[in-house]
Amino acid sequence: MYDADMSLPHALLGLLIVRPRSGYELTKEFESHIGRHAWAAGHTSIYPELNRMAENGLVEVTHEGARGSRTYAATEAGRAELRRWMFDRDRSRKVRNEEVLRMFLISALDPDDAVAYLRGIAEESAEKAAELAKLLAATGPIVQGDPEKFGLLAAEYGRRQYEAVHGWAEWAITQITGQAAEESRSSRATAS
Amino acid sequence: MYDADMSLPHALLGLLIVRPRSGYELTKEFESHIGRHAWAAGHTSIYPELNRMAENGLVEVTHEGARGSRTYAATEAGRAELRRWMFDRDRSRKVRNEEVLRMFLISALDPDDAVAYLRGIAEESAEKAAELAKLLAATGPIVQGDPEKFGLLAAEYGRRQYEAVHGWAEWAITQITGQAAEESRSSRATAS
DNA sequence: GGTTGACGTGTCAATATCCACATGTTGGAA
DNA sequence: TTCCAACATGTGGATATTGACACGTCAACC
Repeated sequence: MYDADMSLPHALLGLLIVRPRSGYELTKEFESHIGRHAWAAGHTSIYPELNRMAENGLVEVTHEGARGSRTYAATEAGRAELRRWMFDRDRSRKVRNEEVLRMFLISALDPDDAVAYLRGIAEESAEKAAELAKLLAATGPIVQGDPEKFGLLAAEYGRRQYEAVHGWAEWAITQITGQAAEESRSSRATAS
Repeated sequence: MYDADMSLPHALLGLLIVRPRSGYELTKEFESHIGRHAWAAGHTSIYPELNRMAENGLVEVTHEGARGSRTYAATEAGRAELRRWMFDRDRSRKVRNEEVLRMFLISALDPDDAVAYLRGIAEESAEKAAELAKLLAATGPIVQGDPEKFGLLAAEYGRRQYEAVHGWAEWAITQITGQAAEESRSSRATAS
């Protein structure tokens, strides 16, 4: 019924399983965590998709609130579909990440530019990692049966990613400026 | 002239700056490293895009070989455009990564499924990290002025990413099974 | 009482991308 | 010498996604 690799409906399904939400709330979610790290989508994709999913019985409207808002929840069929998708073996793993693309293309810059770029990355990733570390410290550990706190898995994932990027950027800088560092080290050695 | 956030042309530009290539070679590149980690594209996007870029003067055909193959190289304008794009401040950072999306949605699985999924991730990421480590060990360190070896930056990036994912998955497993581990630990303590 | 800003959902045209199909070449193995 | 696989580029229709535009609601502030 649903193509094996349609990501947006599954992203919505996942969020609705954790907690029923309105299209508007889902849009907000995509503007922050998920949208910045995993899968971007605007409200113009989300609303039509919700309608389609409702037609297909993956979600249902459980509540209609003020300003014409509709709260959606995942149906049993929706839960089953998400599970199927998560464990689908021959998934296609489409990747499209501008940030990572830029890292791949650093080689195309001349060394000075490359180092400048890497310094920017190092700084930014350290900031982001610290930000998430603070967030994680503020909320306690994950408790079983608390689906809200479960979302911290993603935050910790992000924190570790940023730390890895930070380490890499610093390493890359020493690689590229290696020769220069070598020289200054030996001159220091001579001086002492 | 070019929109600030068109990624495919910039990806092609970056590859052609490192080394002139044919559309076919570019397609191959997208099937392996770049395509799997940064930006996916098939030959049906690549060939038309190359033609468009040639019209716009970002690349030029430097050689026509057998079977109608054309080798493209970046022009001076192309180099400038890539540099502009790399350092563009208000870039849009579109993200679309099914793998990461799945990690965000682990919270939507029930604990047993989540742990099973995480075990799969842990295993897979360890394998990938080892694979890249082997590759990196086989080739020497980055040498200044050798644009080919420069590409190792990306490999090291990948290795560190996979290691981070591995560490995270193991941590996540202990978080979710935490209570169970706690219980079995205390029951062991009682038994002894 | 009016204005502003967040809430909340939607359409439509333009663009980007994917999939299936199409076509011819070259080298090597059976 | 025939066949197959990799080489090499392309078109066209279907689908997905983005950006501009549109519309109405509600609460708070001035």
